[in-house]
Amino acid sequence: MIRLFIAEDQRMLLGALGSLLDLEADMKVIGQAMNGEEALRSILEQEPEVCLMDIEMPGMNGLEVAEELVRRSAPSKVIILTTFARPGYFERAVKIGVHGYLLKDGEIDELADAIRKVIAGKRVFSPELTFNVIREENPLSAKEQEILRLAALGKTTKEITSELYLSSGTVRNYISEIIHKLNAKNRTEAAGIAKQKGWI
Amino acid sequence: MIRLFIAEDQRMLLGALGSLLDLEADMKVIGQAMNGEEALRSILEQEPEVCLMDIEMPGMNGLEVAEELVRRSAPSKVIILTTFARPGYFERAVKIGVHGYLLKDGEIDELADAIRKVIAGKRVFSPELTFNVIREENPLSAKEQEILRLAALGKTTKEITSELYLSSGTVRNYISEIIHKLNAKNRTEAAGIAKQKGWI
DNA sequence: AAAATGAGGTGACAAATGTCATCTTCTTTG
DNA sequence: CAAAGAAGATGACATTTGTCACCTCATTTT
Repeated sequence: MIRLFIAEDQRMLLGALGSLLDLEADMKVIGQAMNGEEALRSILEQEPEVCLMDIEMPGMNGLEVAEELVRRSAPSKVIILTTFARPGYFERAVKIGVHGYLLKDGEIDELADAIRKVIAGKRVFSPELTFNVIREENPLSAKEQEILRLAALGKTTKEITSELYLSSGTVRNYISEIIHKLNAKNRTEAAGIAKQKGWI
Repeated sequence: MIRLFIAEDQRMLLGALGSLLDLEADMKVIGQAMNGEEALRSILEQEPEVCLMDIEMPGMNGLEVAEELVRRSAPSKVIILTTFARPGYFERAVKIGVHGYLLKDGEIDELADAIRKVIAGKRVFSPELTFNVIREENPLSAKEQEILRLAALGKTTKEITSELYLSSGTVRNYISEIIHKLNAKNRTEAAGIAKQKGWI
């Protein structure tokens, strides 16, 4: 019997996946969570064999949870299940070493198969990601990402300086460099591009 | 036997809901669609008793489909099923006369019940919408929304002027007013607030 | 030890943004 | 009809943003 955990913040999808997978003869859903923190806690405690993990959840996101699980050498294998085919997310997931990355735009039938494959030691990735998508490296450094994340929320240069303890000139230099790297014409457009690519 | 139709653009949720509802003894899913046009065509042809309808779909959206069904006096009853508790959507759905409006953040169990209630002639609405949620009117005029939508994409004042045939001063006045109305400190933050509230 | 690199900073400047008071035209409405 | 509103425009002004060249002070490399 494969013991499953599902972390997904949309209650209806969570419920639906849970019920359906529970119907599979060889699987049992032993836990569910609607946010990252709760997922992390429960997974560490219950040690399911496989976790289905959404990325965008309130609080801690799915990739952060996966990373933490690896860091603590939890025995559970993680399959990321998300709406987004963003290269940045995928790249990061692979780097973390997740066992699968599937899109919510796939058939549910493929899901049970994928879980069995992962249990058999294989890794499963949506073909959309491994083939079609041209791998675009995130060109932003960690600091640049942090600054752009704040700017994307509409924070002013001054607010960013006091949050990161940098001078205003430095923040402006960083933003100028970011705009240049992303080929944007101002911070707002840069934020849009980076979000869309999954870089922030 | 209740004959159901489901229109939902996220394949996995569509499949999951379909499978689950099909398991109900008194229901049968007779059709599915992943976009508005297809949904409209199939529903007119197959005349299901109840349609579950997502709002945000490629092409024609769910509210438009519902409106068209009413206009052509199709016998099928519509239950809107969406992620968004946006007052604007809800308002419009009620005006069209849909038989239900549920959020994807509700339990799946409630879904089958809701369908039976609708068949029994009742109307079902998420309590979040009718009670809890303080109806926040969109404070932005149509023009303001349009301008903010463009600004949110990172377009400069100059680009907005040439897209809307307004003088740059006027665009700046509009944005100033928008910022004031939304209690933001710049256009970027204003865009964030408006998006989050579903106002643009 | 000298050179290169990287994180952070300055100062100057031009351009874009936000704010306000005031003005012109239409369109509604009492 | 006169008054009151919209929608749009102007001009002036203070800030903010974006750009660029150049500086400082550690750490690494060589």
